[in-house]
Amino acid sequence: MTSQDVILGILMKRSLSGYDIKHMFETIFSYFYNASFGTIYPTLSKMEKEGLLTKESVIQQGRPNKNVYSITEEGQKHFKAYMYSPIQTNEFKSDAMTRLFFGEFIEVEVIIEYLENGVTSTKEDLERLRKMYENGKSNSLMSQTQELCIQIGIENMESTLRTLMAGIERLSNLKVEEGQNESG
Amino acid sequence: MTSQDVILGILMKRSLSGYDIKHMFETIFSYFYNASFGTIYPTLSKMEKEGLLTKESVIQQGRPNKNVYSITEEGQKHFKAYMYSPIQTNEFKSDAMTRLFFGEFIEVEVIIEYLENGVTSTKEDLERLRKMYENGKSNSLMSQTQELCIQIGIENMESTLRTLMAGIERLSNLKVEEGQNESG
DNA sequence: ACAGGCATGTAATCGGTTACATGATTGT
DNA sequence: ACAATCATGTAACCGATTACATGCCTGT
Repeated sequence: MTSQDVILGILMKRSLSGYDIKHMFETIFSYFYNASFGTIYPTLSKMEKEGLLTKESVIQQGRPNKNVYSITEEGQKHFKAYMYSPIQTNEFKSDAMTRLFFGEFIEVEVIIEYLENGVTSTKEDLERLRKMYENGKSNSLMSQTQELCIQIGIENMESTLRTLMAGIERLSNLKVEEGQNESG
Repeated sequence: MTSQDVILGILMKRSLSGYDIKHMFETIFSYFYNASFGTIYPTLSKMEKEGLLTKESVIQQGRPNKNVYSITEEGQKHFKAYMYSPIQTNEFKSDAMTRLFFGEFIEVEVIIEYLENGVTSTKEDLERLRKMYENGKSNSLMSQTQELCIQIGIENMESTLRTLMAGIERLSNLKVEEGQNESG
């Protein structure tokens, strides 16, 4: 799975500009995919040259022109080929988890701070996801599988949140015990 | 967070070879970090040249020699600098989630197959993690924060599993309804 | 005879990010 | 006056993977 596959998938439903695609990465895709402009624009140009997409310049009033890309039949073939190819394992690298893992080498307070930041940002992400879910559901903008997708995201975040909060409690108790040992 | 940071962290407790480090990536780190030999070996050499590590060749009986690396004071400084640096957001890219998201463009059966494969592999991963957890706990091999870390992993996988299975059920019902419409 | 584990290493390549460059319009 | 949004694009760089090369020992 590369950005090309994902972009092709996005263009299956409607024609969009690179800027629009970036917006989708930052919203509904945010919890399982992402790509920067530095990837999106060159990928779109490349695919147009290869005949997977066609470009149309759209002149807008009060806004810069934009290049709207549409998927061709050849592009649809490529997308289908991706969808039937062997599935790749998830790529996951977590700085937060890594630091937690090595927590014994620094002060408990710092770890608690990590976890508290984790709680804050997870809560924000969760709120955003829930809003997207409610919004998409009430407007019937989501397919059945997209709904499932977002549910997995929400439930994973909820689970992470629970564990994070339990962790803070446990480490806080640990800190209190340490303090008692020092003074006692 | 780069592989260098993680390798330094691993070497904080004991001296290890590149092969040993790879083994750790494949077991306890597997659910939040990974790196290939093509990253590990060059990184170790580089760090030795920079004085962050020292190398000792260990001759073994009935096995090839190995290079055991130990962290220097300079290396410990670098590791601490990493631990106090601003935390990076998680990197997550999921092929499975992407395909689920685009599920409307292919047959429901294929999506169900994706999900079933997901269930199988998640169950295996979960089993492995639980064994590591029980093992580490009974041998007191884990620090408090490592325990927390593995708990997050286990609970996330459990949550994913639940949602995956609920998804299979929902999509199966959808399939049955489709079949009824066709025949009715 | 052969697979699998132990052990190290390199070269080619890839996919991607970051930072920069440009510039109009809208809202505060 | 200034920040934010809309909009596209490129060059330098980075971190990492894949595949290859090598070779011994153990168990089946």
